[in-house]
Amino acid sequence: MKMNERHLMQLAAVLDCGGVSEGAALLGMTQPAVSRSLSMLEARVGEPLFIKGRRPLQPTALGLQLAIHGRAILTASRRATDAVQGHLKGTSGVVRVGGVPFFMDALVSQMIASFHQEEAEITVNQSYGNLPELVSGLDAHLIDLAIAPVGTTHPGTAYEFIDILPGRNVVACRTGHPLMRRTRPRATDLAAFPWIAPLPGSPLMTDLQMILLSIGLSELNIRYSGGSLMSVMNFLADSDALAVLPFSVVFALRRENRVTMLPFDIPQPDRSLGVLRRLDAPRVPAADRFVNHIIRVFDDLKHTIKRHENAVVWTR
Amino acid sequence: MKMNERHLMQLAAVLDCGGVSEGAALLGMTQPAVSRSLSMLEARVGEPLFIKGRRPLQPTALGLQLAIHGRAILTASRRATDAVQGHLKGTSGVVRVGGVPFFMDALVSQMIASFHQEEAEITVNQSYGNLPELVSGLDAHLIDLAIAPVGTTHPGTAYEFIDILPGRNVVACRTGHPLMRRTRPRATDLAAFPWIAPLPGSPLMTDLQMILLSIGLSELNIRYSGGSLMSVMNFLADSDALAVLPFSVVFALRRENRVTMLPFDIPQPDRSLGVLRRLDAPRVPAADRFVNHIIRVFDDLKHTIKRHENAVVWTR
DNA sequence: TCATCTTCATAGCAAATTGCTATACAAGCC
DNA sequence: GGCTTGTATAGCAATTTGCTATGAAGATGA
Repeated sequence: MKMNERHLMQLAAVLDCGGVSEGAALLGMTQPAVSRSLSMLEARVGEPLFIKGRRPLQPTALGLQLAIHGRAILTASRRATDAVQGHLKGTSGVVRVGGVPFFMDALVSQMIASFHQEEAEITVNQSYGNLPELVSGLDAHLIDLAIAPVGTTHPGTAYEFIDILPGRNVVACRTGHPLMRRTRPRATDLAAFPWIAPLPGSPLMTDLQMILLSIGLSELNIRYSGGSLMSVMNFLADSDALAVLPFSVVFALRRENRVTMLPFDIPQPDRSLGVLRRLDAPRVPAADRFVNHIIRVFDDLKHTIKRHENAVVWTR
Repeated sequence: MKMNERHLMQLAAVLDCGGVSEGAALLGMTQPAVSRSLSMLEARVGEPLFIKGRRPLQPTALGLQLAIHGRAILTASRRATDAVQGHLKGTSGVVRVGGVPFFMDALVSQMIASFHQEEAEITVNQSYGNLPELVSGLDAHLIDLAIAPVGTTHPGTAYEFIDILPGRNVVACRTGHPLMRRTRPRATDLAAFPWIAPLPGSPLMTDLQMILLSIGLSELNIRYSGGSLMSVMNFLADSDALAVLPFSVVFALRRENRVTMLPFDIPQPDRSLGVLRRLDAPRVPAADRFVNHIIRVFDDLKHTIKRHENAVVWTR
């Protein structure tokens, strides 16, 4: 007893409007077309859907029941068109964004929040990973975009990379750390304190190796590893340990006044944080909007950083 | 951006089955038919719904979204066919039954409960009324059937009346009523006690008039009126008042052992309780099933009453 | 790396459906 | 009864649907 979904919708429209002509008008059709649809539906069902010979058109129990389902179809259809409209305009949909953990936690999560203020209809799905995982996530279309530091090993021409922040690491420590009393701490001073290792696979790990090399040490006194940014921050704030962190991450967390950075120059990675996308990925306007938002906010961040540094220089 | 609901359903089926061929099979169609539907949908939307050149067919974000709505349509459609199947078999649907208050409360409500044990899918909508209201309810198709006592004034040939229980009234009183001590109370005895008047419009009201006439009294000492059966029972049980009630109602309530009937003969109405339906009403199989159930249970009730009376005769 | 297999896309055709206009019909209303 | 309103039917053109046959392209395995 499979019946035509279009007919069910028309039935619902007719019952909602209280007449064949009105229902037809609602659907942008003519009365005879709808009338015939109803006849066909009745013929298929084999039972009357309307009580014959009654002017304010009156449905039978079955007609009423079927109209319920017709209404469901009607609303689903309307929602589908809404979804397409929203998708085309980018005002609704889902954005799946992957990123390296520390940046996601310190910066992007807040940006997602501010994005949601503007675009309440868009759902953002966040996931974590380092560059290789993110790239394969893009390849498998598991994520729409990745926010990651990308350096000399650009993943390839199949990808678009939008640079949003030059890589810049600092040695972070708690506010009031013993080394902060010195105007210029030396390499040997740094080696005297315990260190926090970055997450395995993180580019910060190679950065840390480079730092070791540059200050002529074979190994550091690693006392903590594997923590998320929040864990690292907690550890850092409650100990004299040191950690290599992106400058922007430390900057973003300056309000909390728990960690700061040592005035110690370390070799900088040839890397930039940016948005990575597959060029051949299907267009997701919601993702476009999200990327635009991210770029805009990062741009603001750059200016804030600049103003902040100028201010610091002046007050020195 | 109105799109074809059938296409949306096919999209949903394809994504659920993980392939065009499988989805087509699920819908009982061929692969090319579905394939073309998807192409047409894509063309209408203007955006890809699938990621090209990828063998385990992978939908885009938009494809996924639209499939959700397609699924909704699919389930609504399935439910519609279920509704028709259920309607035809009478195993689902709604039965709207109207009836005179006392019978509904004392007998039919229990029967509806037992009916629901057998036919869990059928919803029963109960309403109250006396014969004129019930008939106009049938005329306006507000109820599918009426359970009411019908006498000489049969409503007409447009209706079907199924007799289920001959009318038989008794004078009811509480158990332990003073009059129960007498083997044969007399009319003047009855007049000495307060009476409960039936609901206005109830056939019991005319019955009461007839009783008055037969015992040669001009009026009774009416002390309570307008109550539902439960109220009447409560009043009856807690007072020495008398009431005219259908025998079957008193019989049905014998378990509670709160009221009984006086061994006093009263004129019986030329009336029968039965099921009244419009002949031209649309067929509602669920209602048929309900009526069958009612008839069956009332038949059982008749036999029970007979056995009970025989037993009473024996033990006397 | 090539042959093979599976799965999707396209072409072409017959049949069904859809939508329209014009018109007949039926129920309510004076 | 006659009028008004709203529904059903007829007939026709255009579109859509579904099919079979076949081509194309990613996946698979030696």
